[in-house]
Amino acid sequence: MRLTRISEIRRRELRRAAFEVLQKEGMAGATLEKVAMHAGASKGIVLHYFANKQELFEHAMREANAALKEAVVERLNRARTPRERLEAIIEANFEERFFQPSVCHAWLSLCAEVPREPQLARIQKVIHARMRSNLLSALAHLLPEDECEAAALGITSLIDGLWLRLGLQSGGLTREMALAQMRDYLAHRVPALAG
Amino acid sequence: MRLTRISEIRRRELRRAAFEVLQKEGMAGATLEKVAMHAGASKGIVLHYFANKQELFEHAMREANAALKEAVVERLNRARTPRERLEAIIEANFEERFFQPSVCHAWLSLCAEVPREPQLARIQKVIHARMRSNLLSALAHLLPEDECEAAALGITSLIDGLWLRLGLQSGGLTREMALAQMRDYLAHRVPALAG
DNA sequence: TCAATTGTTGACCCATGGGACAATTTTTAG
DNA sequence: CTAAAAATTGTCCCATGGGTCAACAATTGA
Repeated sequence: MRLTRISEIRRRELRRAAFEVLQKEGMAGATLEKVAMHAGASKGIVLHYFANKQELFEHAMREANAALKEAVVERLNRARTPRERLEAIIEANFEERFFQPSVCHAWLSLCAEVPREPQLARIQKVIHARMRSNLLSALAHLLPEDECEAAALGITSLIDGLWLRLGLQSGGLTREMALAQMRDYLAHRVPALAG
Repeated sequence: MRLTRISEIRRRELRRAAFEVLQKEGMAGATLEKVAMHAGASKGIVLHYFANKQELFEHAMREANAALKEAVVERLNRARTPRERLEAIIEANFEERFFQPSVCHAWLSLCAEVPREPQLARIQKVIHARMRSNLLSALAHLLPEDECEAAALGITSLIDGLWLRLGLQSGGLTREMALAQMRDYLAHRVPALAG
């Protein structure tokens, strides 16, 4: 029946604990002991389920990314028009549960490791590729073909920039301001949406 | 005469070494010994000139920021029109010597520490405030007053997003692509520049 | 029921790195 | 020229944290 059920539960708990500790402590401060304690377990158990620290945080990043992906998919499923698909992608990225300073801190810490951790780099690439593909499929119906790539890069970069700014807590950026900024961009860059 | 001349020279060497080590090793990997070695000195000397690791990297961030600021100022001094001022700000941020993956790595590592290092947070705030002020002073002549803030936030966020993307080396972003993206934004967002 | 598997713990090891410090050399100023 | 100040080094200390391991507990399935 349930193969390794406890094992899967434990692994999920630890991935989540890892991500949560990351939010407050950063990569260097996120020690195995803190993660274990945060999950209500002992340090030994962490290394029982994950080969090493890198692997643990790799899975933490995977899970956080999966949650974002699900949010996008769910909204995309409800979207009917290209315009709604575009809105779905953007609004998912700014959902309240994700667009939080502490969550951004964790992402920032992970991104900072990307240059030295090929596994994290791979995940990051997948994230960007999916975002690009989602955007292009919506933009294809709203813009001339030769403008889609530029607009897609503009949208992702803007999202990333706003996330970064939230993580740095510079200028008191709020969710509403970020969404307004995205709408401002679309209104000017994708004329088919205006009006 | 020269008060503590050697001291200033040494401090600059160490700040630069710190930033360079940061590019390759990240914050955790950038040990005092590596920084010292990179500067051709001993570990002891680092702690002779800087109270501790945080202070060293705080000064490294200050210096990197000062270089960027100088580049902006120099270009701004040559700019005659608001349009040229806008271009000056943007082009300085994408100068070849700055817009390098390794440089972005170092910035990313510093940004990731911002939430836990008030000193770094202060520097970051100054950077953003200066950028905003520079942009607003140029945009004031190109846009209706009630649109300036939005455009300024859009431009900085876009710049940050493109920098982040360069640091993550996702999608093979080049300097030219980044500049094209900025021009694309301005062309659509600031009609006074079109044509 | 009972072996085998799986989960869990805490103790231990050890490399690392930040930081203190005393000792030594070099520079500066009177 | 010389004493004070500054620069520099290498050594030492110690906390930390990643990772190993042996022992123990629980679960499972036959």
